Amino acid sequence: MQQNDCLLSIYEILNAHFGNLRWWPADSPFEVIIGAILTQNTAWRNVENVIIRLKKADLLSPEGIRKVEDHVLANLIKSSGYYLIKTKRIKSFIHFIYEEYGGDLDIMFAEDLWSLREKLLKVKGIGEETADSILLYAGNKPIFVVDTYTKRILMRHNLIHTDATYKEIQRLFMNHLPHSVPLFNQYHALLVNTGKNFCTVIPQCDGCPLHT
DNA sequence: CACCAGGCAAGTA
DNA sequence: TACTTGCATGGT
Repeated sequence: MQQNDCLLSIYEILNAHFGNLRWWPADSPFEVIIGAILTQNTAWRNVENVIIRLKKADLLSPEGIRKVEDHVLANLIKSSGYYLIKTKRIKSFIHFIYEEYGGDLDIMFAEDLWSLREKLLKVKGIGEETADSILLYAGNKPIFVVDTYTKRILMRHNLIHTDATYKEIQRLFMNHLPHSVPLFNQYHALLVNTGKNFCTVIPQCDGCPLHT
């Protein structure tokens, strides 16, 4: 089976099973970005309450975060874990957008996809997955997000080797699928959802411990 | 009680 | 370059 057929088959199976997952759950691009940083190696359920808390404090805007003091922000996001380092990461991103774009996300997202990606990666606290999540889910850019579930699922299906890099995995998807924002959006969401649930929805991996 | 969760950067050799 | 460690709370 060709890799592109395989990737499309997996998508069709998962999509039929789970339906439209409607990612990313957020009211604004800025909320997506804050959520992307807060959910790093953290269960999403621990992030949800923090998002609500930030919204009530009227802090889900570049200006709001820019003005709030570190210890206040740290206290608000505490229950999402890694709260001291995440405070620094959020603040370093805010510093970046004010320095480069006057705090205007529309100006940031007007920039070329791959050059913006390079700039995001230079911000301390934004790695490849967070950068791509921001680009896809906040900026509606056609880029594929790779996470630990993605790698694990592809490894179980012998579509990649164990030491495949982030870039290689991303290229596998982007070389064999149409560069469609809705497709990339839903596909990554389906892979994460699969990792959180069970492997039996994929016939080829019948019985394999996909979620371990 | 142990283990995991929608990573990342800094330190070491 | 390749490998290890710290970061931290909350649910199962």
